[in-house]
Amino acid sequence: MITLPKITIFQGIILFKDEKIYKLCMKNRNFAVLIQSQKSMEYNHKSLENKWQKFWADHQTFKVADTHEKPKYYVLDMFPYPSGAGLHVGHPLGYIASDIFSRYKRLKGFNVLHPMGYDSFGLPAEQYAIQTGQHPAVTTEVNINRYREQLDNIGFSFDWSKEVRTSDADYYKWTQWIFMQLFNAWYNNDADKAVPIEELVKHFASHGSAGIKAVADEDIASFTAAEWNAFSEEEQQKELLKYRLAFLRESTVNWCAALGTVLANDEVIGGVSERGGYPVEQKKMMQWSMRITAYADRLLRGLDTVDWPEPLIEMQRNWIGKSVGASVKFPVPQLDTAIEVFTTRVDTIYGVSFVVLAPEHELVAALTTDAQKEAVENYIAITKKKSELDRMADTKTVSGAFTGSYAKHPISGEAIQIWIADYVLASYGTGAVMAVPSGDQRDYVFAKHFDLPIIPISDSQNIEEQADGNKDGRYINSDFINGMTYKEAVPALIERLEALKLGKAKVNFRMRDAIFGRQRYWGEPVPVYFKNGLPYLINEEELPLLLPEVDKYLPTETGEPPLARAENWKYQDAYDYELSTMPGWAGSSWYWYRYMDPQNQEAFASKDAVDYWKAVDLYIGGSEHATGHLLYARFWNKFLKDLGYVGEEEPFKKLINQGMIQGRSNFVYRVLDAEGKGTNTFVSYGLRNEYKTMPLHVDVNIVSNDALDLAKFKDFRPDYKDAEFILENNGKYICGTEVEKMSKSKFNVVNPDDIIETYGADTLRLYEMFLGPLEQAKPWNTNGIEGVYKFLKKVWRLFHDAENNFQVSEDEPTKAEYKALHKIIKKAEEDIERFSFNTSVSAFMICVNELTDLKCNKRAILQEFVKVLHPYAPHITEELWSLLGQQAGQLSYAAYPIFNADYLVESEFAYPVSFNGKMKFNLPLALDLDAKAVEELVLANADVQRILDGKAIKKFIFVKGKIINIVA
RNA sequence: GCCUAGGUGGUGGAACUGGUAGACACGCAGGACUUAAAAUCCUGUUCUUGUUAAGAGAGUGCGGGUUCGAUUCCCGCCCUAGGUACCA
Repeated sequence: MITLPKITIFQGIILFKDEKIYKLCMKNRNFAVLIQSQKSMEYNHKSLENKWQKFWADHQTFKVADTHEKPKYYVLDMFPYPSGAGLHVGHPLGYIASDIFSRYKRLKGFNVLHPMGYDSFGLPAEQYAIQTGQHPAVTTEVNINRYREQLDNIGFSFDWSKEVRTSDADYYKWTQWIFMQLFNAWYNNDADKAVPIEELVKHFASHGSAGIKAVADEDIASFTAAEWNAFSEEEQQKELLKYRLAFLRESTVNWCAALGTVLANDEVIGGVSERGGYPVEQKKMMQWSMRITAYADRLLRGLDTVDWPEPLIEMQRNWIGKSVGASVKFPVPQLDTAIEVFTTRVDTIYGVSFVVLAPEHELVAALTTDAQKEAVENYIAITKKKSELDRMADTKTVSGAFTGSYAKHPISGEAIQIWIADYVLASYGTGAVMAVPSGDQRDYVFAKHFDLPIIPISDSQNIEEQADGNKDGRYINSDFINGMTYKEAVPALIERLEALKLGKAKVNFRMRDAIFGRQRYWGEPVPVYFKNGLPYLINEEELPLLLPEVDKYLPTETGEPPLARAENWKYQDAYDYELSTMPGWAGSSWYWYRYMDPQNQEAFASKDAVDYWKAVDLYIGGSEHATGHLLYARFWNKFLKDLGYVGEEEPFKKLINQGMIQGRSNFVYRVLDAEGKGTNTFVSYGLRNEYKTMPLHVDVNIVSNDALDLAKFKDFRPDYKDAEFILENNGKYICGTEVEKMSKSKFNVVNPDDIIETYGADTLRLYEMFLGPLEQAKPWNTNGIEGVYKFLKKVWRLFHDAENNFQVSEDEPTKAEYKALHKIIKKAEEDIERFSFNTSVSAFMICVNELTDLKCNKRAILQEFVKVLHPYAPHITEELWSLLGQQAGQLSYAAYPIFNADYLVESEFAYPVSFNGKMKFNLPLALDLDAKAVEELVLANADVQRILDGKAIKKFIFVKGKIINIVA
């Protein structure tokens, strides 16, 4: 601890008594900062921001009113998962944007709902619990408190009385309740919506299975009413399970026997588990699933009605992957069955030279001949070790095995070889494809590799080098469709296949039903128990089904999920509960409704609240959720609408994707000695090629503008204590950089707290917006933050004299001053409406530079300017607003200034420029002339005549009626 | 592999619908004020060439194309990021 030597501060200037003290100050930067804050009488962000954050909290400034007088506006953020690393600078990017928009909408007179909460169930807390034995609820609580503190420091206008946490029993009670509704519903294709299962039961009892058009499992039975009524309870339940929207189905998972658990693809790296490096294999398991495919078409159609970024819509479209084609059966007489395939190119059916099954296909074992048994089994064993992602990514290696069996071509009856190969995925379509090497490149490569026939089927095909799938020619080698075009052939073939009962037109979706069960602890328990091996819902009054206590958060020795460890955990002390929990997306698939009415004990939200707030008007979040959360949420919303609980078909009207903020890692270069061992000398980036070096991550927090703080570096790690440096010519140590994901291990996590400490929340808010377009992914750097901080100081000085006394003039503003003001009103409003916050911040800077140049301190200007800036920098503007004598804390609800175009009219005529024999003219901005008038003006201009020099004008080119080009 | 997006000075980025590329800001260089530092202010700053200057040439990942005119539109390629179904 250094004692502060006596210094004198005079008009903000520190007077040092002697050189010794000055040198001491310069040596120790913290000390210098201390002095700086002492003398900084001008813009003191710290006290000012504390003051207003406290004021807003004390006065509940942002508690949303129950008034229905104002129009409503619902601004939603994707709520965070409270991770142990705390909030990093990437999180607030979207929150700042939504806060700016919320504050803007309040100024515009809207009743704004802007809530925040936590998606607090998740894997990391469970991993941490496994390592430390701490209950995930405890660590989650700690993390949430830290998040809250960090969020509060940024000055958001959240209504915290609306907070939700998905891991609260009060909340997940309703997640479980929605699961029950899904279990109790089926999808009626006639009504094109979900309806209660009782209606199906009634229908079965009176009419049997006839006349039911449902989205259901493939293997549903046909029965009469009498048969249904004769079914045992068990048989009935088994049949109903095939219809329910939440149902049990066998699906493939990454099974790690050593860990006794299922792993996410993410947790599997190169065929082994990320933790421990144990082998992982594909295994089938009975799992809860959600029949999201029932909604495939509606999810697709809904995309036409929402105001979302086009790329995101495209991603969802492709994910759903609707394709129109045909299903075709290739009979396998020896097994008295058929291989069903889906194809979008039924017209190529005469080009089929073999059939390929996924290695997991159920018929593989039966089809494999004794001669081929070893080859097939080996192949299957290899495939089991590959994840689906690996299989899709690797298209270079051609692999497969012949089963030894043949199928019959459905029309020609020819014998066709049956192969297995891992390029066919069990989860897509029927898990089998008809291979047409002449028309499909993957089939072509496969046929070449295994020397299978390649049959040309069109007179326009060129298959010398590769497959040719064009649809332009007429068919050859194709029996009765020879000579036909594509358009003629498809219906003719479908008709023939239908007649043979070996095929039909079919729509297929790429999207699969969503697996809903997780073999984890830290999630919502599924409110189901088992009786005679069949699932039943618990009583609704018994909700919530609480997550039981367990001794360890690991699977049992027998590979059962952690919930199996709970003691005496039985329904009515008799029946086993479901042991898997719900996936992360369950809680986030409906949370925006809970915000409307978070305390409600009778319903997930009151009808009144749902009717008033309706859909989310603006939703801001990352595009990484494009095909996960955003699809599941739409699915649950549609389901809730079908049952009449909510009114909107689409939950999120407008959506903005904020880009991910990546880490910008810094490196130092350790010089290596002759043996390649690390020395204690570090060479600067620019000189590193003169030495043998090893790059090492260095904490970005001790680097500024890529220059390393040498003193802090020595303290960074004990072994750097005696580090020596080879510096650049300017005496600095410059670090290398790389863009990587933000992570603790790369020392590139930047925490907003430090920035707020040094520069304040308003600077952070402005800077995050200034960094670049909201939607663009970008690496974090603080290189430009000084400029934003300077801007705020300039704003402060507009209102203060040299002695830092508040002072504004009551005089009437000049024309130039009004012009500066109205320019920013117009620009800021335009930018905010199109979410171009970065250009807006630049415009604010230009405006303040103009006002400073004009030495403008007129109240009439500044009071309006404060309102326009307020959404971006709420603290400083609240302070200035109250200094202006306005009611404290009411700036958020003041009326947004109205732009007046009169102030922007320019009088001077623009100048002509000559270049490359062409001319360009800038005409007055707000002149609003039509093309003809502009033409006359231009021709009357002496400069134009001079440049034309007697030449005739060939063409006028008008752009926005403002700028033209003349071709002479 | 497939789907989606991006690539512009030393750096972040601007250019909104095809119309003066580099606004605004950082950094850097020089200057003013100061015994000095900080703060503040002023000037310059795409690159190459040119003694300064005037000027000339090149230039928005690479190669082509459309157009009077292309960072913007089209075709092909390279690189980077996100997603790819149990991370959230």
